[in-house]
Amino acid sequence: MCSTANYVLPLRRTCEALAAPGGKCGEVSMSAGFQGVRPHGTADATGQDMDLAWQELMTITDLQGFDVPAENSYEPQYHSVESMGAMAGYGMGVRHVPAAFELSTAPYEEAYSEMGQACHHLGTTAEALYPHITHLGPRMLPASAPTQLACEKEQVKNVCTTSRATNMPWTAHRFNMHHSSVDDLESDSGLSLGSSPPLASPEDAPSATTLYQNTDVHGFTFSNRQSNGLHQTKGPQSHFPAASQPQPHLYSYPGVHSYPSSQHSFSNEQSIALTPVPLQPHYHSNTLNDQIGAPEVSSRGGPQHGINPQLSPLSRDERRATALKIPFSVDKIINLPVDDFNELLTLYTMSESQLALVRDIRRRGKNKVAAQNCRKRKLENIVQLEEELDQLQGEKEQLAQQRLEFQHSLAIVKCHLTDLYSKMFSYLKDEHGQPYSIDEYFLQQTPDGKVYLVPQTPMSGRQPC
DNA sequence: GAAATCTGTCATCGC
DNA sequence: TGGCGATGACAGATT
Repeated sequence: MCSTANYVLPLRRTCEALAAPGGKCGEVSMSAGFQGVRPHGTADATGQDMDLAWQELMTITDLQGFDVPAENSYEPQYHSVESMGAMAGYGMGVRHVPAAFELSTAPYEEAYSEMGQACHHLGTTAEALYPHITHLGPRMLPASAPTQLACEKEQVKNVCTTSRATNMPWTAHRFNMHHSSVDDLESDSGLSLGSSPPLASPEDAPSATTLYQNTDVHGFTFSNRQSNGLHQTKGPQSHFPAASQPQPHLYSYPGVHSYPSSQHSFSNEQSIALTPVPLQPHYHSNTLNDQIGAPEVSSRGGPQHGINPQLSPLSRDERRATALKIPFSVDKIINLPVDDFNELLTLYTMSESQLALVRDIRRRGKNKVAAQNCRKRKLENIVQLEEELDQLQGEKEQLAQQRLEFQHSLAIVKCHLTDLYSKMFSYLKDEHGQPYSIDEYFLQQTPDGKVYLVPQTPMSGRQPC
């Protein structure tokens, strides 16, 4: 410490007020022959005391190199997206509907037919449609995905002889519902106003246009809010009015006359048979009770809180798929790996509008999930950043407190230094036994460790009192 | 009725 | 080159 070159004792000017009261500026009478620099502690009796005081002084000045304790380095605890993504439920939790909703159906009874109710009871929501998406990526489908495809192939090969009424009631309902809900397709375009819908979209296809023109079927008008839970205990079949009971040609929608038939002989019966088998109970549940807890999602936009989930209509894409007689489920369209999806497409001969719709559904479905994930991540990031902000603010306050403490300690040390400095001067006497003025001299240490008493001169940078 | 929020969709970019 | 995920922007629905 004392080896510091040309160490000039500091604090003299800053702590003058704290200098030893005994210090008498200008009272040191220097002899004319004084050459200015002389080693201290010459023949003075107080030489040893001075050394001790100097050592003490130097020891204390070391304290000025305050070694501020290293703060706990802040290491942001970033969590990988993957870990976040692993969270279950990914924003698609099932909403529980108060039981009261089950009976609050009066407003809907007048507007919608029993058939529509049944159909919509059996409808799905986005969350009911894609719950597994929250846990499995498109490429992480369970083994059921190929199985589904194999099943699909099997279905193509073998005309399903399963009773539609018993095994596929929801399917029949859906097709029948579509008789009455084609207006949804129009009113619920889902396309941003002002934005051009994809030209390839079936919505623009002539056939689709024809479909959408039929908004009032069997004397009933449907909208997204249809149905109620009053008839949930009825069997699916019972929801069909006589005029809309499953007919041999379920695709014979009123107003639909130009549907292109496929080489797979998309007879209406077969189409129904090919419509997704109940691979996903939550989605294809045959019992309405199974769907009571299923949340509903409006065809576009926020949740329809306060509406009985059973009132949920089919999703827009489902309705479109139904309208264009897509022979497989929206689930498959969205969730199958691309290879399986393409293979699935090859199993059927579909019109351009059908293919366009299928690809639109797939794109929208995937993008919907991606958007949900994106928003989830965004919210999690916000929460994480807020936590980091709180932590940093806490650290800032802690550092500010430490700063105050160090400043206080530094002031104490400075005062101590000033006292010692003055004390050292009090030991220095000239040849006449007079003390040197602290304002006319200062102590300076050379690299060799010697301390000299240097007179104040303008060149020395020291200013007299 | 306005504002906030939620959610689906589109456009775009990068891989 | 097409598919796909991510994301900003927009708009409708809902609160």
